[in-house]
Amino acid sequence: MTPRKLTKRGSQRREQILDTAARLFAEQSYHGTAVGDICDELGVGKGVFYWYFPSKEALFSELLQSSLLQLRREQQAAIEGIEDPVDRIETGIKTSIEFFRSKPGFLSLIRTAARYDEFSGFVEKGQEIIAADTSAHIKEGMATGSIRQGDPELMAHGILGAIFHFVEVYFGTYPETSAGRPELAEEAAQFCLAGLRERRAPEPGS
Amino acid sequence: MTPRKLTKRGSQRREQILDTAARLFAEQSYHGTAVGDICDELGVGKGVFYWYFPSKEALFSELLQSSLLQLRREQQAAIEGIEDPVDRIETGIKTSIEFFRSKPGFLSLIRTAARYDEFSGFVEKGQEIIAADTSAHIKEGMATGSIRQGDPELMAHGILGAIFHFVEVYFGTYPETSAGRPELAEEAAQFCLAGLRERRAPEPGS
Amino acid sequence: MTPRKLTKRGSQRREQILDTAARLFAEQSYHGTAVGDICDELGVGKGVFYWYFPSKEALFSELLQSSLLQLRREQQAAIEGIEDPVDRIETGIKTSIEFFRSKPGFLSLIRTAARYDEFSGFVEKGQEIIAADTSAHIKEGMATGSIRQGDPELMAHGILGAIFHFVEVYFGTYPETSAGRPELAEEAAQFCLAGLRERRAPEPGS
Amino acid sequence: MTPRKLTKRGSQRREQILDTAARLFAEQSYHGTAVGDICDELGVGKGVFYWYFPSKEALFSELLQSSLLQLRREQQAAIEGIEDPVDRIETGIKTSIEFFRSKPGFLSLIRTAARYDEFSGFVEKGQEIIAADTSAHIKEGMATGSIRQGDPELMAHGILGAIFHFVEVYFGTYPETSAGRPELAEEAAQFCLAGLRERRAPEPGS
DNA sequence: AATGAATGAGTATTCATTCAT
DNA sequence: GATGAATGAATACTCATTCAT
Repeated sequence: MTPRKLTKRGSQRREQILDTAARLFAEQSYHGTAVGDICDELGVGKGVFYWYFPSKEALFSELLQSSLLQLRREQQAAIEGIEDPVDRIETGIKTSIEFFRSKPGFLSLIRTAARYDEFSGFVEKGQEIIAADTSAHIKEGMATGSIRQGDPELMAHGILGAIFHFVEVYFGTYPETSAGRPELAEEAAQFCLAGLRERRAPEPGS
Repeated sequence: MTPRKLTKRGSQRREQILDTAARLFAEQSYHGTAVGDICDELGVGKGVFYWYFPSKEALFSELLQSSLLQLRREQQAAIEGIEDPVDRIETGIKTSIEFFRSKPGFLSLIRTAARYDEFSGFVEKGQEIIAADTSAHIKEGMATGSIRQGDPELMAHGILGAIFHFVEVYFGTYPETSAGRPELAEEAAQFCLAGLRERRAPEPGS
Repeated sequence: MTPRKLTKRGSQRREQILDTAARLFAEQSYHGTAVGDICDELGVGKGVFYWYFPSKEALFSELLQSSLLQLRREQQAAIEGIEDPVDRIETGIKTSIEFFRSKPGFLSLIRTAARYDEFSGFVEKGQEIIAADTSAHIKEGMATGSIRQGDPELMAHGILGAIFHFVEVYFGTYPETSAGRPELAEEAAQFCLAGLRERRAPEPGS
Repeated sequence: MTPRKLTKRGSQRREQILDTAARLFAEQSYHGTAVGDICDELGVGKGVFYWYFPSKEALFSELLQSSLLQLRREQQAAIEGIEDPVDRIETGIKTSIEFFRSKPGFLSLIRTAARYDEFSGFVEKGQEIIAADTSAHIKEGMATGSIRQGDPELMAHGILGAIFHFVEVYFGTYPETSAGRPELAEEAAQFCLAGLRERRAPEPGS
């Protein structure tokens, strides 16, 4: 993938480019960010970019895939050892929310990617994978009776959609806003697990 | 805003442009669609476009706002006269799903718009409005005890996020796919209203 | 091929571009001539070029193919009605020489094209065609005994090679030089037809 | 010219670069071959190239001139000791053909060079020299009556043009094709010496 | 001798917009 | 109302060359 051998200085440069690009893409979208912008920001010539990445597209793709991977990893680390499937789902939801809170720009990256044919496949696949993880927990919960019957995949996608939207609305694109709403993780989990409706109180006469 | 007075023929042209643009934006995204593409599709010169619209941006904006407006109108028409707030929410959800099923491209339009600074404000505002509608029903439900306590706006956004995502996943970008999953509206409503957890069955012995 | 409808003014512009490009390509080679150079020369913006041609490559290709076609046409017009195959060959040779004399730059165009993979196919095909014309005459001459036995195609290519080289050496790349050597057509024909060797006079004593 | 003193290992490196460059130039033309390509092929950094050659242009120029020189040397070695001028010419032609057969890429190199202003002078000069050699033989032949009267230089250039073209057509750019046409040298010599026309049969009555 | 890193001018092409007719 | 023509700034990417280590 990246056959070039890099010195320590080179690896640092590469990281710098990735970081800067991530920030600019988040702020200005993919097409709104020129390769020249990234280089200007770093105060280097344009050739530098192409020394480390074969194309703008490849850079974006790398950024995107590593983000999706990282999200999944954090989820898996967080739920490790939890037995109850409902608890696993809850923890997964909370982890995702905190993940996006701590990495402003990742959501933006994903949303941006979803808009371009070149990248939407990656996003869909990434979401599919995360949904599949959740879906497995849901199935388990159905089997043990702690989760109501239904299509597990659909439910998993419902959670995914709700979470992404929560994050977008309450954290916004820019860092500052994510500070507010400290309880979001808890509330999001509630919404997904309990839905809207009040639980029927155990009807006395029955 | 639209200062030009148009003849009947002129209005038709205007509609043609809007329709064609909507289709192309949905298929190829905003930046992927050149003004020239729209004109080529209609077999007219570029001057025509600028006769009816001051800019590409203005056209897109008009398209976007009218879509959001239309969605809201259909929702309102559908829930008119329904008394129970939970029923209103359910009907609203189902209407949205069917709306996007019947207008492939609208979701894409909205998602695209959300990516561009120029338009994201409109989208956010539009979503705020729809969420506010839902939120009002939720509040009512909380008051009557049919909906559990919580932040009504957050719940409304959860619904919005889930719906958009369902539509995206199950209807996709292209028309053909929306035929499948005929029960989506019902399932989506279930997810939003009931959440994941099994309702505690009235415990027999108690 | 060129689906665009052009006004009279447009056609003139198109010709201007073709002419200017032909000249610049001849003077500076293909890669040495930037699209911007052509536009600057005409005092127009770069967009103009792309209004009339889809790419630099397409323009060059058109130039090349029309040149080869024109050469062949002039040859055919010149030999029309000539009965003796050797006379036809001789006339063809002379016509070619005068063709290149009157169109400085055409040879350069062809030579340039031959160096680029994108175009060399066209050149080879064009040469094949012209060689095939000549080859037909040669075969006829062999049949009637006026031309010595041998591979007609090889002979035809020998003629082609000699002519191109003569033109290159004696007319050069720039117009001025083609004035000298007014007898070139005659001498070239001699070389091709008679070869080097003196016809052995029937040796008296034998 | 090559001021740097080289160790044995250094000279080998230099040769490696020359060989690789020659191959790549032949395969991809001058502008199509980047300095980086040459270095990549050898698995060395770009600094190496500039350690041995002051510029890409200088390398190409050296390659070109040594090719032309080598061709001339082989010709001279081959004709050494041959008395009859016509025989010398014939041998020269055959030697050239076999030279290009055995060194695929040399023709390509020369043709490429002819297209660039920077190098065309060298090519012309080289051709001039080879033509002058031939021309001397022709003059001698005219004096002894074995070659018909005419402009010796023009005749020499005719031979040169025919040979180059034969080689190009029958050997092509890539090695494999040069195997075919084993008789090319013989046929080419025939064409140049005898031309097309049938020799007048010794007229009986004279 | 050699390497990886950096430079920056140069190239083809696109596209929203304007304008004369 | 409509057309073809024109504009020109912007973009991704290339590559010969230089340089610090």
